Amino acid sequence: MITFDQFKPEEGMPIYLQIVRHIKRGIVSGAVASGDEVPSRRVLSALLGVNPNTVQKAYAILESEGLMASHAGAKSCMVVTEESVAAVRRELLENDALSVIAALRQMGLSKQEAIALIETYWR
Amino acid sequence: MITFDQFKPEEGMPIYLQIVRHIKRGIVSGAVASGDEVPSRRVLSALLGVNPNTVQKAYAILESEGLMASHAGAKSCMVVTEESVAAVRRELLENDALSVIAALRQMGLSKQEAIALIETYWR
DNA sequence: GGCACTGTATTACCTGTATAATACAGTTGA
DNA sequence: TCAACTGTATTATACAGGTAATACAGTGCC
Repeated sequence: MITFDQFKPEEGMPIYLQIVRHIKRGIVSGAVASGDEVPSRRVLSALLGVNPNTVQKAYAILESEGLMASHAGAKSCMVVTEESVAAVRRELLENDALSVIAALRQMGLSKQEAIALIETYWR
Repeated sequence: MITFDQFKPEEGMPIYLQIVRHIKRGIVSGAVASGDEVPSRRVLSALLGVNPNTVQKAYAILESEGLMASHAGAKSCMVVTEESVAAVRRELLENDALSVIAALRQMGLSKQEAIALIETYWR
């Protein structure tokens, strides 16, 4: 089941890419399984307070990557395989985690300090 | 001394904000000290391959936050105090590190897995 | 003084993001 | 059947980010 409770749009990144990322994180965490129905463009746009076209743009990307199946008139659903989970996981780790490791290092933190930071702020 | 060797512009974030962030990280790491001269708008824009106006936008932000001093005709220089270092450090940690901790958790990683990730990819 | 730099400002233009208002066709279920 | 959904597509508008080409005035140094 896909939820958008924790979806908090942030500045500096297009909303449609944030939607894509949010769903991909759900795939990695297992919250999103193959065959799961996704909220319709109109429903999700109303839920997030954005334009339907913005959601459509996000869904189009997911469909182009083979992670979603859409058919005119019917509800869209997720298409998730073991391979795609691994690929998405790798993609997110590289884009998110590794870039922040670089940031922490650029700020002068040592590996120990970075680990201590994780320990401190995890909860 | 400010260097831009490690500056790698990434997609999805305005260049002028990346310049601001890069310099702020330098402040936190100690690479940037008070009184340090910064590259002129034209020099840095040529170095990064961007428009001078883009650099100007970044410098204007830093100046508005009191981290840089500019006088028409003369070179601009950094203005760094103990208080501003602490403030910038707090800002960067909250904007960068903490948001990614949230991302890792949303991906289903445990604290131990996150730490293991740091260990693995640090070098 | 004069030249080469510096910061500052203006205007125009292109692209991408997002909104808005539709329209149309396919699916679903009562 | 048919109404209410669904996906899909189109057009127009507004705004922000970024580029481009200038222009002007202040500073520093020979």
